[in-house]
Amino acid sequence: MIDKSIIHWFQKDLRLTDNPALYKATTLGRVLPIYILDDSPSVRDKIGDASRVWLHHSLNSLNDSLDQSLAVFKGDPIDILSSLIDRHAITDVCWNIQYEPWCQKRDLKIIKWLEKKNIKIHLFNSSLLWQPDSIKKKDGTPYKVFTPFYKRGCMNSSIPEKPLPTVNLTKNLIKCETHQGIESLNLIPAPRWDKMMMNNWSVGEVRAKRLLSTFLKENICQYKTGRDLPAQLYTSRLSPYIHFGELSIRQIWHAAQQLQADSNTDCFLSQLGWREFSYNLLLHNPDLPCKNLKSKFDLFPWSNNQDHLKAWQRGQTGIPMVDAGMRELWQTGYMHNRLRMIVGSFLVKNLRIDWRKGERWFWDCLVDADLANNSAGWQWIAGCGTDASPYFRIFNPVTQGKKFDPEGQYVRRFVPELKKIPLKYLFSPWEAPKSILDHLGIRLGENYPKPIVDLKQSRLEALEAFSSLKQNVI
DNA sequence: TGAAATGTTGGGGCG
DNA sequence: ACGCCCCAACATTTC
Repeated sequence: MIDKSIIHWFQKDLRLTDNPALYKATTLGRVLPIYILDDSPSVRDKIGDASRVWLHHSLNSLNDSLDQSLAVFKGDPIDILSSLIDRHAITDVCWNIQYEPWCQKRDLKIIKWLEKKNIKIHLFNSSLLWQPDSIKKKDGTPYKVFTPFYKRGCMNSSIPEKPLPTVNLTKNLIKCETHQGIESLNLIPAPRWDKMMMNNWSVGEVRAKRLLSTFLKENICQYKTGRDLPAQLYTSRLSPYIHFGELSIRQIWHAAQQLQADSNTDCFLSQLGWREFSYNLLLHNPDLPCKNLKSKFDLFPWSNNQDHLKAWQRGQTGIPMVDAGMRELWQTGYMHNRLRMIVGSFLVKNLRIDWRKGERWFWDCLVDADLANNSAGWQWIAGCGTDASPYFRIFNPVTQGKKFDPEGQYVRRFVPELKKIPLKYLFSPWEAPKSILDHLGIRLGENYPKPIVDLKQSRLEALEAFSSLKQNVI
């Protein structure tokens, strides 16, 4: 029955290697590969601006490896599937499951509808190492703390499945003449701020594989301590590839497993565990992106200072370490993990701005914006998540800079205004003697901002606000 | 996957 | 030789 016509619906699995749904499709017949951009305004299906740029390039790259046969559409999936099924006499539809709550809801509807039309459906988990509902405590409830989740839950569970081979589709592709083309998705912004950003990246499955192998060969050996140094390249920077599925999480897991097991490898693997944990949290708490997991934070007296929010977003807070992180985000669509914690702590604690405003900004600016990771990360840093950093764990961006950017390379790269200032004052230029600043032509408040808040004062105010919260609840 | 305040200890300078 | 002070270095507690 090689003449059957099968749809593979690409979602966040933009790859040909280890793609279970696509693999299944090729075993069933000829394959019509499609992608649907659903821009309708329900919950959170509208992806952020930076991610849209990435998606554009990723789809192009996928289309190239599909011999220009990727059929691309915009609109309601049911309408689109419906007309494709009729036009091409489709018998089966395959896709890999996404675990975002709005996707799950959407899929239920689509599955019901396909079943009614007598279309066979083939669904696979390929975005998580473990089936998310399989990791439970002994009493059957989901884990709320990372360490036992990972150590007991994941590590005692079955070994993640081995990656599947790359599919060979060249002779089995169905060309669809009616699709709209990638350009029609309008993923590229005007004006073209995306070009600068994308200079930092090379998108696509082939390049992703190369990056993975370089990372495993050269950088993972210093991962455990190196990953905290934002000036160095010891992190994998694979997050956007993972998000869009240009690499499968199993490929990464098994490739890393093949290395000699040591504390660096273990530390890297446990980061993949954090991702699993975030998805589990999201699955069991569909409100994770918008609701405090600890509800006593619902009464927290957040600040509405728009000037502060704007200064944070633009990297103009006058705190060099914070500004460096925010500018890295703005310029590259990415931020080193250490900085995500530092700027998050600063927004939520020193500025006392609602973590959801930070989450929104990251969502728009990150090329790796991922609903589960982003929401879980913000709840963690804000202290309102289940397994959260306590609210009183307030990062001091000066101390953090001295510790993790000891030579100042990272701050100097993104805050060139302070390029020449001695290391001693790089992280706190307001403490520099006037003579030094004068000599270097640095005029605080003119060509680099004065700090928008006093670190010590705002820290105390944050602690104060937090303790008032405790009293309110009791 | 903090930081600051507070407590403790031990060595050296010095009367 | 001794007690005293100072303070760095480290440990513990608190937010």
